[in-house]
Amino acid sequence: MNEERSSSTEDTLGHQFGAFYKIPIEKFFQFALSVDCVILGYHENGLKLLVIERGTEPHKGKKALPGDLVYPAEDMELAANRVLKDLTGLENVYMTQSKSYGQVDRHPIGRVVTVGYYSLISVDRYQPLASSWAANVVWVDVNELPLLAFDHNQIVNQVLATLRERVRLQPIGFELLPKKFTLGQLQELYEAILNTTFDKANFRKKILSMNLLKDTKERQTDVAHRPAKLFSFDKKAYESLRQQGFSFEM
Amino acid sequence: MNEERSSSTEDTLGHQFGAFYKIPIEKFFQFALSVDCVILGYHENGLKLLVIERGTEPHKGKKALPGDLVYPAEDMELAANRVLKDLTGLENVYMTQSKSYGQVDRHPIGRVVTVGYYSLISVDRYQPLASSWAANVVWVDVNELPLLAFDHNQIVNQVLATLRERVRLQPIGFELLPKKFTLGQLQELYEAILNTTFDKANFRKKILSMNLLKDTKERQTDVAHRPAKLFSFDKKAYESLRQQGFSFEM
DNA sequence: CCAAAAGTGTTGAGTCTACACCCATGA
DNA sequence: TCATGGGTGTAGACTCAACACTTTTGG
Repeated sequence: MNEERSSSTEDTLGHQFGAFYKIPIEKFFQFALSVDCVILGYHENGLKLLVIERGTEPHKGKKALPGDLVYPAEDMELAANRVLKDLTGLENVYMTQSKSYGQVDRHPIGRVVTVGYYSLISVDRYQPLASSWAANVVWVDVNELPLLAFDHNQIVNQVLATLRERVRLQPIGFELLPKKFTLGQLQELYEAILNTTFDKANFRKKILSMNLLKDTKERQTDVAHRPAKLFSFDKKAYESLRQQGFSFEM
Repeated sequence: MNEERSSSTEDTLGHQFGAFYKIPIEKFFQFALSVDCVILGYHENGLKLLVIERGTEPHKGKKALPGDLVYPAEDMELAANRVLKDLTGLENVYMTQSKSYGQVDRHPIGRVVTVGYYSLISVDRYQPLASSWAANVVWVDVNELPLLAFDHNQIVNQVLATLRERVRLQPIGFELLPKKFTLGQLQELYEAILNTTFDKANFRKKILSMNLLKDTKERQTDVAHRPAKLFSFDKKAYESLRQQGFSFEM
């Protein structure tokens, strides 16, 4: 698509402030773009991050976020979904853009700017550990992150900070749980993300008073205590409440 | 910096999932990167956006965000500050990164990915209207935005959405006001950003109970009503409160 | 019966909302 | 003396935190 652009050394994109006069426009088209995916899941009472092990240099052997270069004519969201699909088989996952990282020296091979994307996935929708890439793909606990390749620790920490803010104002936590879950699981999840504890009775009263949960009329089985009711998130109820100005707050 | 990189057609950056084998690495280094600055100020009882008028194609004559291409060896934050300085003379302004925009066809000359940056500035620190670029630079009310060049409307709307969230959880509104301000001005500001109204007595009680404002012992002069006390934001108090777990909420 | 987690009720402190009212200044 | 916005007090509704208590299951 940019093969046809003028190669005149006078061509300057028309900037207003004179910074680029005399610099040929080609000099600016030397960047590569990549996407890195922060895939979070909730697993064994903790928030987990999906990482791969790099098979080649640079950072061979280190753990890293699943990521790849973007094709010159490929949209970033598509690239993020392509990477996610190649890795996990997951399709149509809603990925949210996080920050971009463009430190000049962040990649040894050249100027590679990367855009972070993140998604919360539920273990009942997909478990990457069982995939054909199993040997290369592992969940790590976000509280025990290893040193990741490139600036990936920074990317993850940014996503976690965003998540902790967003989860208090939007009902996104449910994406991490199975379709049917108990109030105890929901509370554990919020406690894991926000790294705090809630009073059981108060947490229940608050969440139930929002009318966002549908009672599935089912219960846990085979547990060595009183079986809990199973609820599901009522997306329709949330949408109609939200349009009436309701705001989710935890 | 990336002049020295290998030009072997086998070089693939070492990706895990086979997407790029056989594609020469040079093909990926065809992107340009730009920054676009969303500069917001508070002026005549409304939130205003700083825009320039483009002097050249594409989008000649349209209003646009101040922005420019990033040099191949320039960090993005530096580029954003360079643009801001070129335009307004302002230095050392803290700019926050917003989202990135990379639609394949967003720029006619080639694949240009842009990163949004935003900043809130106070009219007593700088008034771009009085600068040497005056003819090209105007404030527009964010509630009456014209059609901007490229995808700049989208960039602005994203920043405004972020601002409306952030302003409720962090005391960033003060950056838009003069150093000394009245509680009435502060309330008007919050009402403008959040597009709502607050009860005067309750707003005052809430904000004063946070102990974030320092009474300057000064008052308004030459007003046709009881002169209001002038307050300033107490950054030190905020920092020490924040470390004790205090959370700002409006 | 016990352990464990589900699930409920109460109480008092604290916060929020609405609204009425007084104050100081310039015109 | 009036208009204008600054500034305050209070009552009732509402929300929240703490904690004690009952219920239902498997072992």
